[in-house]
Amino acid sequence: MGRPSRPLLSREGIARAALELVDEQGADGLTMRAIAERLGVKAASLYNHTSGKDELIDALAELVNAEIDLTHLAAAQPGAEWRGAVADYARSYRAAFLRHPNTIALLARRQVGAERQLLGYEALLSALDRAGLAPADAAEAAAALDYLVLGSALETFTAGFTCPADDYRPAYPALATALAASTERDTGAGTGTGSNPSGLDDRGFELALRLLLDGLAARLTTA
Amino acid sequence: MGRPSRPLLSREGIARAALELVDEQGADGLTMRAIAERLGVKAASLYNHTSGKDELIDALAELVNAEIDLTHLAAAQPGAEWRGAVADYARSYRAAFLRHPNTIALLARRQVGAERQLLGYEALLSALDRAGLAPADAAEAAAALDYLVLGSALETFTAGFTCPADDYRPAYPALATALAASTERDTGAGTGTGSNPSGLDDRGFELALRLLLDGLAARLTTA
DNA sequence: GTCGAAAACTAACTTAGTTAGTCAGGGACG
DNA sequence: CGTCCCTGACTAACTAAGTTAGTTTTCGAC
Repeated sequence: MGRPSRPLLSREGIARAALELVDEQGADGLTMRAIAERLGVKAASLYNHTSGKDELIDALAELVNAEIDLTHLAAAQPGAEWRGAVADYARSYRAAFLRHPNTIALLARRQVGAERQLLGYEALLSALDRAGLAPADAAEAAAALDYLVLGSALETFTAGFTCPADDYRPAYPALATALAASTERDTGAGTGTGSNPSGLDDRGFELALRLLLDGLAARLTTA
Repeated sequence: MGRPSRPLLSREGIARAALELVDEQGADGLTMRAIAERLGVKAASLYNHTSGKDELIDALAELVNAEIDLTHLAAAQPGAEWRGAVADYARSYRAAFLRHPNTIALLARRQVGAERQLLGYEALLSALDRAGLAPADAAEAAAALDYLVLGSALETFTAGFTCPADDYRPAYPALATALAASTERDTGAGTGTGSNPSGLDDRGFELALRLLLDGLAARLTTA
């Protein structure tokens, strides 16, 4: 066949195809041959554009990270509205991973390293600094926020509970009661960002976020 | 060779060998042949005791979950000391995964399902109930705590920052300042649970944990 | 004592990441 | 205008790893 008139592939296009594949078929569906087939090409051709699957997964991580909205953080003015800006950042961060839940299994094993991620930390720390936090406190707050966001993106708490609440009652009464009360709270309100009909994931995240920001705000006013 | 006089293998033993292997060599080191070799056996023999690698990873997850100390939660009395009990649970949960950091990449992709994990949720929700939280609030609080613990176990925030703090200064000034201030806070205090010389991970976790519990406590007294 | 299940083995199959070597189009330079 | 070479596709094949099939030996039950 030989070289085509116009290149069929590019690093960008390969990464996008890989992300689509992971979104549709899960992490196990991400094979070099499947990526190639989606692009109308043979697997070996991919190696003309990437060093291998590892690098491809890095590129895929960049794509997901690029969906995080940093504009609110960057626009936050000293003193004013830093709470909302940080909250919007956290929500956007979480939403990006909820949009691509299957990527988490792939990305969990990797180091940070991604350019884009450092940029996010920089924006967050800068906003916290402008809000008035001492640098060392800002570092801890950033870590705390990061844990919350990553954990909430990773786990989707409710995903493990496949049965109706009452099925747990014999062995796990407190769990059953809590789940039932939570689904009751669901009815009558929107379900939020997740595709899961349960809003518990969203409410748990929002609760933690609010309490974290409350605590930081209190530390600011008393200092 | 034929059947040996005494069985060489057991599901338990295989799972333990697998966990050791992951601890020592990382998730990629976990191959059926490597497990077999560590047990002085051939790979195919493992299939007399497990249905495959997936089930083995489930067993491995159970082993890690079994290290979580639920006694404090179970012993928590109504009204008294629930804060300490929940905090101890969260620390024990996190510590279990920090002791086996390489397992996270394996377990991240799995559903909950583990018997042991449901038991943990049950204990936590029961303790929160005895503390006086409404069931629906307890569910959200449990989700929030879970996110925090899992996120902090997953990420070890500082792991991504391999360079000395000042190397980040040109491109990421706020990050560099925060990291430097944080390492300064390290000197003079113990480094905590992590093997990482930086205590930032621990402090970030403890900060978030404290603020969460503060918020829940406030909700209790005002209600 | 015989029979069947258990538990080890050897050999081989399948899938997936990767590499080596081949071939054709396109641009740079004589 | 022709030559050279690089690019970017291909085919073929290698290797590692999960898994299965079929064999053999030993234990425990009848």
